[in-house]
Amino acid sequence: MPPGLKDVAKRAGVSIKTVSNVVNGYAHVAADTRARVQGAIAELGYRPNVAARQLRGGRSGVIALALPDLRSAYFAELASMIVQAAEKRHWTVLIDQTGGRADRERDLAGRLRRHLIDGLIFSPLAMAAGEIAVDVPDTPMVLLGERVWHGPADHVAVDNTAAAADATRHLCELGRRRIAAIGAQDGPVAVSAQQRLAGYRAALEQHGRTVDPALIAPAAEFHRADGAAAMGRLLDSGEPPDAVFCFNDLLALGAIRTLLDRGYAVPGDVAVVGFDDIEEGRFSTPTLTTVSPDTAGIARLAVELLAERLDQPLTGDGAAAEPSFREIRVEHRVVPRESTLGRLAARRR
Amino acid sequence: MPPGLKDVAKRAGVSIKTVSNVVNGYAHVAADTRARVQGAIAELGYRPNVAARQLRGGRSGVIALALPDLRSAYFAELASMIVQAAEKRHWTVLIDQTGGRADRERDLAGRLRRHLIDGLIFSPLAMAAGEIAVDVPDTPMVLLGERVWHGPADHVAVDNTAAAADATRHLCELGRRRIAAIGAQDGPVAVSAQQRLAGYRAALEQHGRTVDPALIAPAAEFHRADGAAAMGRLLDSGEPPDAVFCFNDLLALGAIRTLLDRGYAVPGDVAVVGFDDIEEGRFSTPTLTTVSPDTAGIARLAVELLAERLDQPLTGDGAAAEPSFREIRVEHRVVPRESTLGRLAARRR
DNA sequence: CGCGGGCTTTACATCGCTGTAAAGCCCGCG
DNA sequence: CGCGGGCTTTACAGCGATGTAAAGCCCGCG
Repeated sequence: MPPGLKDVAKRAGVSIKTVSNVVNGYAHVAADTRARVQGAIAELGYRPNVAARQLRGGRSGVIALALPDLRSAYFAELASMIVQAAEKRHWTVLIDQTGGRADRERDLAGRLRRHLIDGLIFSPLAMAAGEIAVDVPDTPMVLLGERVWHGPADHVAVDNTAAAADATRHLCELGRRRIAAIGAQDGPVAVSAQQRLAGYRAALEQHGRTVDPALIAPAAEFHRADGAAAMGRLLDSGEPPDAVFCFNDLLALGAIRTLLDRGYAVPGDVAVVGFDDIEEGRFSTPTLTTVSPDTAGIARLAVELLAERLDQPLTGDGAAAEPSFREIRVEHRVVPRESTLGRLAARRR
Repeated sequence: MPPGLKDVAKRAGVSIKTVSNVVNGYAHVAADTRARVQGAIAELGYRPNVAARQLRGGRSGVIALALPDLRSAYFAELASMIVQAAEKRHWTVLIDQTGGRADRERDLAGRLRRHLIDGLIFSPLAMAAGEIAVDVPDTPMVLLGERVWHGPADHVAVDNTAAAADATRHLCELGRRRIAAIGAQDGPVAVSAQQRLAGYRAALEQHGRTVDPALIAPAAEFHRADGAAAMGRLLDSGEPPDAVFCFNDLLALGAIRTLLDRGYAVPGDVAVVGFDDIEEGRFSTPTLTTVSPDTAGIARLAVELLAERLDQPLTGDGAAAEPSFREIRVEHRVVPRESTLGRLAARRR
């Protein structure tokens, strides 16, 4: 049984409250008392009990990060950065994979956040984020991704539409004529996919191209296998494209694999652009041109916003000052690499 | 404020203990009482407070998973599988990145596990695992990786030496003569690297080859960039190898990138084998021959072993029955792909 | 009708910690 | 010497849940 305040108090010959005061940095503690208590703490190796603190009504120092799948490199990188950002505030991050399943997203919500968690950073996929708020109206939440829902949460996201347009424009400017898109998704929840599609459309129209529905390939999920399959379908159905904008890097890498398997040159025959700038794309063959969102910025901002909400005691009252929830856009840029420029051009950089 | 037992009790017209009994499935509760309580629970949306349960001395239902870096695909995949395995037991997994830094590994140990965590699955990198046990002797722990330390913990690992030997043998059997290794590491903590190196050596000697120290390239970390740099050094220094065994897939992918950049054909000029079988290697160009450990098995076994320890009340007494800690080896196999067989051979499969 | 005994239900203390309120202490000033 | 007031320290309650022990209740049997 680990030592508690009581043990420390006995050892130092003071009351438990005094020990508590020392632990929490209360100002009016006599210097010698403080020293004695700290000595006892060190000797016994006392550590505050998180559960008790939490129960008492305070903070647990644990925030949750809910995201669809750690196996996607982008989410892994994002998680990694959020953990780092949280570390600076001495927060521990509880990572939970929702698998994109709505039931799991909801369950997670109810079970943990309610009591154990000070706040939540949530990267929803399947779930209309609104559902989550119903369960736990009091837990501060930051949503990553497009603002699909106007509830009480801050949002941090890249401008998907603009970014997708930039990527598509890059292909246009390279003189590509038949530019395909991989990653279209239906349904009210696939907001990111739809905005990337909208950006793709907008850029094409801006360049005076018509949007050919045959060049828009759906993808059930955003993994390599989906990209590979979608690319296969594009190649099988009529005239092949000479460029593809994939809605994330994994789709792009899968697509490239199919292209090379079938004897197409990348970017000679087909140029490929991805989205996310995962590390893999910097080492793949060819290296992958991609849209690089400021993921570090997303992580930092998400943690900062959460910290602000936690600092505000709580809104509480009723209808008085309705809290304003911010929507923050982070930067993005297109990073040209071999999959659109070819080897020499990319190396020259 | 979320409802507690008290609220449910009032609503159902019973005592809080009865509600508690219903929640915990205590047998001797009258059917109608049970129904009434369950009704109240449903109406109020009651959820047990994890912190209070934990405080009371019970379990929190949270286990920690400590690993070096989520950005490495292997760890991400491992984490993902452990989360899934834990889910079946209704456990929540708190993932913490140690970054391989010993101080962080130790800090994590003290701060959380002591109170909030029922058990720990630990994949140590920098830290001699023994240090961790000093802090928290009571928390059940399962270590992933080679048994570097004979303390109170179960171990689950692949047989690194045998697996590395198999990989090297695969290259020998393809007729390669100058087989290099990338990923050597010094120091008492780099146990995996050393065992993989030992397996490499053993296989070469078994095939009557001499081990050329010039063909053994160290790597500070196991990322793509390290593999790329190490490959560069191998190529720069004298006669290039005609095969490379890399101690993980990321090193291998980095090495391949360097080879292709410099105009070497893979596997034509140099065959490459990795270790881990991350998904990326199934889609890279060329696809990557690799050692595939039974990662799903590792995840499942780790959770099972932890569960067993948690079921045993506690060892407690003293010197009586010294608990036996198991060391479990999971399967592995070499998966030949294009980076050693070339395209046609791989496709034929 | 009384009583033992099983089935249900309940009161209470307790886990570790912290907010509140108040008690002790010490000082200087009138 | 007495008292106000600031600095330190303390007692106590209570966060939510559960183990313990005991109290009710109802039954059948003698």
